[in-house]
Amino acid sequence: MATKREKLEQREAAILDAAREVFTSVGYEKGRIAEIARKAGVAEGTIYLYYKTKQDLVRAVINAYWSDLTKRARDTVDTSLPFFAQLEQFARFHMTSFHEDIDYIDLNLAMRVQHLGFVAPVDMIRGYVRVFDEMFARALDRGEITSAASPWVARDLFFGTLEHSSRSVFLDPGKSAEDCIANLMTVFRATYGGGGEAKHGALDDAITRLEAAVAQLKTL
Amino acid sequence: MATKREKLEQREAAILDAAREVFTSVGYEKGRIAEIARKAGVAEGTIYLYYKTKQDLVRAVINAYWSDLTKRARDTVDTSLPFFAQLEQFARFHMTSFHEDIDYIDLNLAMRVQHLGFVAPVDMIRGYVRVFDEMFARALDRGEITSAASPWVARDLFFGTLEHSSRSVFLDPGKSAEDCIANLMTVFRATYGGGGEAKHGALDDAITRLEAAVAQLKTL
DNA sequence: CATCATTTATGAGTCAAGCTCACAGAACAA
DNA sequence: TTGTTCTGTGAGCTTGACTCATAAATGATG
Repeated sequence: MATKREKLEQREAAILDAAREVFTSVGYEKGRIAEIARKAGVAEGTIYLYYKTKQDLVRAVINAYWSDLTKRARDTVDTSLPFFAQLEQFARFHMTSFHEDIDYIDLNLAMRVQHLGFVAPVDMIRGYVRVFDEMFARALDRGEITSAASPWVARDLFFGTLEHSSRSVFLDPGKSAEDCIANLMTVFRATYGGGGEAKHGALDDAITRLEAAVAQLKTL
Repeated sequence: MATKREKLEQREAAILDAAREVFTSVGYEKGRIAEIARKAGVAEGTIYLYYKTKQDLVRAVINAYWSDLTKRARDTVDTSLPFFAQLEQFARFHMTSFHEDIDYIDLNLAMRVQHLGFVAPVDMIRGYVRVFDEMFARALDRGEITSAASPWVARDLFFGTLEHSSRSVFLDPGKSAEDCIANLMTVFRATYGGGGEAKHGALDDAITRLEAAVAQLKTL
């Protein structure tokens, strides 16, 4: 009974592995079901017992990727550190991953088109993005940062910049990932606190001092 | 002689138009050459006289789109305005376009995958991105802004954020494009000069003034 | 205008790849 | 052991990109 279930799961995993190999190496369009079946050691028809269509299969591959990426991200970020340190860890993790897994990313990009009848694995991506959202929320809670705008704006700033930058770095090895990260950190500190905080703090202090002085003067 | 050339060009344009219609409405994969031929009023074989493959055809569609977008962007941005005003114009233009032309954008995204044997229309995109680069360079020249980092980092910040944000806004109508633009402007001012500086300057001035006043009062 | 050459158009036919289905075998229940 | 249900197979169906033999149109030449 257990053996049977295991056997089925093994088969499913074998197909998924084969699909991952094929799709990431030659892309979705050129990835052949026949090739996947051969690599998985099953008949073509068998694949359709586990995945309804080719798109279903590629969706499963992408889902698995995001799920794994999220886990690795959570392992990487040390939540006991100050916000900006966490942010830097995450940014570096994200850029490195995009660089190493460019095949997955491109695959995912190519699939992100709803018009092809493809429903993007939004849930998985959401799970990954949540790593950032939670960091940001904690920092707001602790008063480490201040933000006038909604958190989702910061999120788009973070991921949008990194995605574009990692592509730039990938296409032109003369460009440095560390520059991107450094710049992004500057941007975040300037916009949401950090460096700015210190200055604000100084200003606040000055104002408190002045108000006290004025109050005292008024009593005279 | 001229009539013949015109005729050929008209035919090519008809095919391109039909292809645009089909691809943007149902996507690349589901777009049928037969349908395009029907809409263009030519035989299927005729299409292959003008475009070698289906990918060639979709590439032409995307090229035409970026070319047009670039022209419109240049018409929109008023280069006589101060940098941050130009930037806001461009940001608004970009977000609006992405919103209206989401079909093209998705098509383009889907095609951006080199592994499918597709060579992205990089030249066209470069032409569009250059609109930003030139704005930025002029602003640096005039001393309107200061930047420690390379211009391409700022470019990725700009386009990356807008691309992600416009997608967020598209998926959730509760989110506002104006919020994104406002936030992006804040980020740019804070990072590259302008508004943020002025504000800090004004606060510093006010405090200096107040402290002087308090000091004077205290002597009374 | 007639004739030939070259360029352009056609759509029936080819081929490749995703997908189906009738049948076979394995696992399980009675 | 026997019937039932679940799982696997691959030959074949279908669809759609692409080709090619043929035809039509256009242009050049006498």
